Amino acid sequence: MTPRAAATGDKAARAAEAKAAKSAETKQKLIDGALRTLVEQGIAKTSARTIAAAAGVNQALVFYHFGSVDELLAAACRQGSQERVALYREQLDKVTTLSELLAFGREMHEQERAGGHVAVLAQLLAGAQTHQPLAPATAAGLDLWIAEIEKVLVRILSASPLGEFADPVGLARAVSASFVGIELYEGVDPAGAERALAALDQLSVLASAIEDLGPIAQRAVRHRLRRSTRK
Amino acid sequence: MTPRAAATGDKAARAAEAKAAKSAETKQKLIDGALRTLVEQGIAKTSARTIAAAAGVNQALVFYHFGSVDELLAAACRQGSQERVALYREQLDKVTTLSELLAFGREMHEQERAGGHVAVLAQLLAGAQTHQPLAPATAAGLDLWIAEIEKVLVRILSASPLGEFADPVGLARAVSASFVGIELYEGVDPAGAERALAALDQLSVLASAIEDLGPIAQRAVRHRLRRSTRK
DNA sequence: GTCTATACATGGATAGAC
DNA sequence: GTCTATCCATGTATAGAC
Repeated sequence: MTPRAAATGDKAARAAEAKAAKSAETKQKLIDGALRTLVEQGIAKTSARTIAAAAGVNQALVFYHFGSVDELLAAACRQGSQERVALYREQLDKVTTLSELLAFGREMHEQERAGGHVAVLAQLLAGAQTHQPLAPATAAGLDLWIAEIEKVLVRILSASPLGEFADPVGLARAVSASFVGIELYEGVDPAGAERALAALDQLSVLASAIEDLGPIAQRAVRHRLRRSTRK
Repeated sequence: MTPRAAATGDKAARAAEAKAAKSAETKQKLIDGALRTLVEQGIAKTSARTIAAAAGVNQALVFYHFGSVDELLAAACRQGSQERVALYREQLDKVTTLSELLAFGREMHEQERAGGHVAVLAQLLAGAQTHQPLAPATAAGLDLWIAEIEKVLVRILSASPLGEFADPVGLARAVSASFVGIELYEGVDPAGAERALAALDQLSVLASAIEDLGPIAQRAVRHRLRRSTRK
């Protein structure tokens, strides 16, 4: 009960409040339904009808509350991404080395995959390619992930000999997009995707080896890099 | 005209032959139409009707020639991937260094992107996630790309100090899937994708620097790598 | 705020004429 | 082989009852 309704004791105010609560509840059901439908049926079969069925509400409510299916999907994408990213933010803030990041990234990927959350972004990305209205919301959802990864990369790379040659802004985008791609690949060839992830794991060993190189070897690498980028 | 028809001079045989040619032509129109529809309208709007419209033939012919929309899409995926990969095979066979591969990969990506060919795989991958019948054909299409990239990686890595720590089979899969992911990202944020690709370009400089390291520094890196992988 | 009913478009698939 | 016609399911969107 809001202070206003309590203070006035106004019956009409309390009723309005109850309605607002009900409305928020239905909206939430629809958002959850939209997320579940995207994961379970894919963008191709995601419609007002299938979402409403998953949400357990009437199909007409999609249009009443969100105006269109697209806007419901946009809202779902926003909320879904925000929730997921918030879950990992704290842990990500503690990551300090490249190999830690890669290990954590793999764990995170596994969890998201299991929960079907990467799939939401993948399906929306596929849909947005040819359906402009979905693009801004999808980009925004992906950007939440990118921003987190970027923060970590900036922190890590500035302390590494690779720092002056790598662009954390671009790499964060490359990594995020790649994870979506690998998720999609996983859907058609799980064994192949497993092998791909294992190969990346192995590469991380290489990266951390460079990080831990002795000062002389590091200088050699750094020198070599400067020479190649200058020309 | 087949030898048989020519030899017999049989009118019925010639007629049958003409029909077969017409059939093949229509099938081809449908396959081309399917590819164009996937690119221009996405998996969500790809249907027997939209494909037939793009192909300029009647909608019922999808079912007559392919049995179902899924099977038409599978055929289109197969043929499309084969054609595209064949286009690059010769050039890929000439690639001998990691930086050459990365430069070529970027060029190839640009071309495929412009022609909308990566988009076909991306849309089918998205569709296959929740629609099993599409999965085998999609995986097969992607595998054609993977196989080419794998061949090149094997060749390159065996001649590099990284060779004994990197898995070309897994990396080929990771790279292929990542390209699809970046393609999808490009659809919702072209500037971000451009930045991502630029960052990867920069990383390639790093890789080639390691390849060109002097013998002493290389030994240090190699030694360091052995130590990290052993534990 | 929510539901039922309803309109109208699009999609999958088949039968039968040509 | 191809086309027209057709059936029926699904999808978007709105109007009006409760």
